[in-house]
Amino acid sequence: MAKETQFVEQIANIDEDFPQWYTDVVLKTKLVDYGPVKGTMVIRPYGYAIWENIQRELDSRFKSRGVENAYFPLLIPMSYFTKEAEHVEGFAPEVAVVTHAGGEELTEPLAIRPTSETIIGTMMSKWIQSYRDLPMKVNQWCNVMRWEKTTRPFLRTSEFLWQEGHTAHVSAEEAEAETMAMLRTYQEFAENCLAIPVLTGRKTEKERFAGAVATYTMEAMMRDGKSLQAGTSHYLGQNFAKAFDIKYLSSEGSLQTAYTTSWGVSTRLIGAIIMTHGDERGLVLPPVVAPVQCVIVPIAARKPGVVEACEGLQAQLKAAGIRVTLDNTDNSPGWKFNEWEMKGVPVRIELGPRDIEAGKMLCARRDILEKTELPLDNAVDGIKALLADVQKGLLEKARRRRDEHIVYADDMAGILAGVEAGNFVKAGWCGCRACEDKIKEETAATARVFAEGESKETCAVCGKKAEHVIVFARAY
RNA sequence: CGAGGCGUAGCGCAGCUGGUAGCGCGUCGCGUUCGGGACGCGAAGGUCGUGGGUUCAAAUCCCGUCGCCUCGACCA
Repeated sequence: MAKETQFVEQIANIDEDFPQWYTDVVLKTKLVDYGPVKGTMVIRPYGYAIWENIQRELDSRFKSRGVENAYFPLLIPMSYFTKEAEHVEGFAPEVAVVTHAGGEELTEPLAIRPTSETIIGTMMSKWIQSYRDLPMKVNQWCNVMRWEKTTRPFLRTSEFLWQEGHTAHVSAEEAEAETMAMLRTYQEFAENCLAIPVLTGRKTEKERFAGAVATYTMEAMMRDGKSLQAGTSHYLGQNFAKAFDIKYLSSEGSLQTAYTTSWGVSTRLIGAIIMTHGDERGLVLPPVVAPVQCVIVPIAARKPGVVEACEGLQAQLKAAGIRVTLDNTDNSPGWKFNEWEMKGVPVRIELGPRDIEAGKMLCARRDILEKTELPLDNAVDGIKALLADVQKGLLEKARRRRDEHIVYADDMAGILAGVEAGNFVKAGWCGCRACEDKIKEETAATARVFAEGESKETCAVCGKKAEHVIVFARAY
């Protein structure tokens, strides 16, 4: 018991010190290490495996929407950025620039991409000649660099991995539809694969992507009530198409300017998983993206037949496509239980002489920490059902918690009290920047997303007629 | 960049009324164990962030400097 307590103390208390808990989980479960350059992280195999699963799930969704993968250069001439005025202004403070190469100062500095609208826009202008070339939909998986002042593993790092999709269309309607379709794809993915419920909708002007006409977001609530922007989809209108000369001949033979979109999610999603599902024992991973879905822990491994039974079970589960690990190490079972729980493995099977004799296996769920006995002779179906149950349970639990933490407010005091209690606060807003700024100043909460389809009489700040209802929250 | 805090073994920490470095966990070896971090014995591992000063003597006192963390500011 003393040991048990000690283990818990290794990871900070989740309720008392959430930031420290998060850092502990990320480092001690071997997801990442800090990199040598401030704000960078080394993603370890266990952490990267989550990313690979995210990639697999997203790629299949992109492909079904006609999006193809491609790759564009890391270095972008600085002059490309200056072509779209708002874009360069928005990104300039956080762009890292290469000034020297080959032992000489470069005639033109090169930006390390913070995002690739400029280079992809340049290429699209060459690739697109005719309306027959549209729509064009490309995506790239890559790293980007943004020199942020403060950083936190996964949530905000100087360098991070992401996917950025870029599309070009013949009309505003089609581009807007694409923007919304990708937002819905992200939402479906977040809920079904990551078990993270999200609020989706438009961002305010203040929070809009530099150079976009409109930015749409999905916002997820972390366990401490703060919001995390988990993905964005931008409608770029003709802003980039004009700046980069993306033109095509229409079916009527006239030269037209295309409409473009861009959308992306990043390794920040891994941070979202940790902060949404994690508990005092460490990680809790949704089965769809868990590197290890099921771990088999042999009990009394020296007794005859135990190792063989475990290996047989492993082979059976593996053949059924379940990501299964057999923990053959000579640690004690209790040690293994804690270790794999900390690492968030959704289902653990304990298999010992008693179970083998009875033709059963003891299965422990990570999400609700309950053990159930299942028959060994139908292990695949039993485990698959259990995994599906965990996946479903995680989403429901997260959704319940989030819904319980959405409140309404009519004035500044209400917003302040709401966000301090760890809530998303819905409040009326007149639409002016001054009121939005004032809320941030006095409550540290920002406008996360428009609450579509809801209405309020008055603005919570100035008392004038409310044009919109906004979800306010403190954010990562 | 502002305000606080912290740098001592891989990790977490103690030592700070100056006297030449210790604990827990982890690691390695041997043995006994194995249904919730099991136990015994043995071993390896540290120029105390760094530079200077005071002193016979500095992890400890003084000054500088670097790095990290939290909260602000900043953040498609």
